[in-house]
Amino acid sequence: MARVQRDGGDDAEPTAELPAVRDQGPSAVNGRKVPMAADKVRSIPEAAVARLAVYLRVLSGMAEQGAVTVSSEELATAAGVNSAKLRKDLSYIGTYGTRGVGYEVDVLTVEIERVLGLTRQQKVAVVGIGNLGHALANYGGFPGRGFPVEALFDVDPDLIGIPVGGLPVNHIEDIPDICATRKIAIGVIATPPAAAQAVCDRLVEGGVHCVLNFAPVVLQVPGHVEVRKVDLAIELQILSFHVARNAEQRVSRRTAAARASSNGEVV
Amino acid sequence: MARVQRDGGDDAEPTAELPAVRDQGPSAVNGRKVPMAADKVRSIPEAAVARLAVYLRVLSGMAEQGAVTVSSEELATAAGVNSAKLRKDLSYIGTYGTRGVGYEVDVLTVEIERVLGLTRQQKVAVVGIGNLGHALANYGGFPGRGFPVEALFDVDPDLIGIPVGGLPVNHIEDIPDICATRKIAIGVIATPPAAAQAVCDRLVEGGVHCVLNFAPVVLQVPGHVEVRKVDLAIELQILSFHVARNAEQRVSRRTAAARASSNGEVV
DNA sequence: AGCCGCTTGTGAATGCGTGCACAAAATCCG
DNA sequence: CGGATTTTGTGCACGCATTCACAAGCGGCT
Ligand SMILES: NC(=O)c1ccc[n+]([C@@H]2O[C@H](COP(=O)([O-])OP(=O)(O)OC[C@H]3O[C@@H](n4cnc5c(N)ncnc54)[C@H](O)[C@@H]3O)[C@@H](O)[C@H]2O)c1
Ligand SMILES: NC(=O)c1ccc[n+]([C@@H]2O[C@H](COP(=O)([O-])OP(=O)(O)OC[C@H]3O[C@@H](n4cnc5c(N)ncnc54)[C@H](O)[C@@H]3O)[C@@H](O)[C@H]2O)c1
Repeated sequence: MARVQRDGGDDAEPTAELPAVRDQGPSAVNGRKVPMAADKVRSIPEAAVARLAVYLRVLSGMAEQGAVTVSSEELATAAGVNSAKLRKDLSYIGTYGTRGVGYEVDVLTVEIERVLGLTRQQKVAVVGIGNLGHALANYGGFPGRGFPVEALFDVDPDLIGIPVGGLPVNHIEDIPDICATRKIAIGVIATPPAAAQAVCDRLVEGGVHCVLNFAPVVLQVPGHVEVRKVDLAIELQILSFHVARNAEQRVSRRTAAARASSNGEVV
Repeated sequence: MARVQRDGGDDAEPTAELPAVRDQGPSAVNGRKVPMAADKVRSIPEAAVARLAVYLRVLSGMAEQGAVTVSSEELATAAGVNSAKLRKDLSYIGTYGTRGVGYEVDVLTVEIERVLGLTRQQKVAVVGIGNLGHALANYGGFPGRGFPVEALFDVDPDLIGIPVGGLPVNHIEDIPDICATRKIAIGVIATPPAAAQAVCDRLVEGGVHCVLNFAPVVLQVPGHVEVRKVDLAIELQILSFHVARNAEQRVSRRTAAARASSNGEVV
């Protein structure tokens, strides 16, 4: 699996069509429950969306190796999931497989991209050009995948105007203005925690509906704004929990083994 | 073995005890199914662990502001979750609240830290000291939270020996050796995707049981190794999906509104 | 053509996580 | 001292997610 980043760019295909989110299930229109505002448009599980993105990357790797079709089993193991789960995930976006054969790699790629809204580029702004912000601004993997970084912001006067990754840093008070005029879709917050909420507010003011937050704080946003957080400290703590759990399991297993052996049992 | 270990009550004070992982559910010990190796020791939901880490941070913020006790409602809103969920999460680790009052901030802090295994420091190694690796190595938030970075690795000969964040960079072929001798608990992979698997193998070889992977690849590891991945491209794609979905909802709402208004309905 | 083997797509079963709602506990207050 | 008030801890029900298992469909082979 020789993944080569920078998958050229098949960002072609303006595909003026709608993302075609399925909404009907087995029995779509039966008035059971009718929970007031039955906006049952949202049908594809959040967890599945995350995996679709993984499949997409695996697929692009396979396409590079010249694969034309792929079975659910292959794709699933490559993506590290159960094949049944993969098929169910794919079934949410339509039926693009051929029984007895598998899926056509490029068809599947296009369809997943469409559902994920990747046919249109989503412009990104990064706020807080410190250690992390520099890494993000310089990272080539985002533009290459349809997420061009089109604005940088900071408060530090020494940074304003300096180009980072080919883009000059602007002052945070221009966030609403610039985001609105450049039609920024996604704001990335890499400021210190204390500044994150204020920055977020400015982004929302500028019409940004999606925020990726690296600062370890819980952001407060209006309902129509989607926030995802990446919290490395929490990731480490989850891992730490597993260390502790495993250690304890080892201990209890050892005592169990000791007990067993003292009983003459075989473990 | 019918140990329904309902931690009998207030073992509060003596902190030196084991994490006391609960294992029983409603009907703990009935031989139904008996799925071969019934190591049902793991009882605290993964999702809850992640939230516990969030609570911990909120708590530390509250402690700084001099709060002594906190109610589930306060803590929940500060952490951005439902208060019932918070109480359920806390119930997994024991009963440390006082009805009618709330939780003592420092008691709760200590208990969560214990369950997460944060009473012991977990040593961290970072592999791949590029853009991202530099940011990680320089980040002060990790040591401050009990995760000292104690080893850095790269292949680039220009980097070997150079101190980054006060720690010299070592060559990746020394990973197994150094990780074993320094008792590294967590390995962080920030290399290009193509190198990630090989690096991971070396970490495992060095006795590292936990891996945090920033490279966009699915790592293959033996069963006892825990991997968490942080994949920014996927985060962006999930956000992109929501942009697409919302856009479509807006469209369908608009058409619905048009239809409704043409019918004389009120929307 | 017709059968056979392979793979998809999906009903159904199970399990997990969430949120409600309330009894139990503890404090406060008159 | 007893009841009002507050807040925890959890039983329960519901909905989402995962997994199984298999019929339906497709291509290839004879
Ligand atoms: N560096 C890491 O590896 C790492 C890891 C985990 C989490 N984080 C989090 O990411 C965030 C950034 O980390 P970092 O290491 O890049 O920090 P940093 O201190 O290197 O950079 C912060 C940047 O934000 C700027 N800034 C400060 N106040 C601002 C404001 N009000 N508006 C806009 N910009 C402002 C600063 O000028 C600086 O350039 C922090 O919240 C940190 O906790 C970083
Ligand atoms: N920079 C970002 O903001 C960002 C964002 C998302 C994902 N990522 C991912 O994080 C990883 C690192 O990104 P980066 O921007 O720091 O890349 P980078 O190119 O700046 O750094 C990579 C580093 O890894 C080292 N390296 C190369 N091969 C190695 C090997 N076999 N063993 C050890 N080290 C090796 C290189 O010498 C370099 O120092 C990549 O997988 C990238 O896809 C980065």
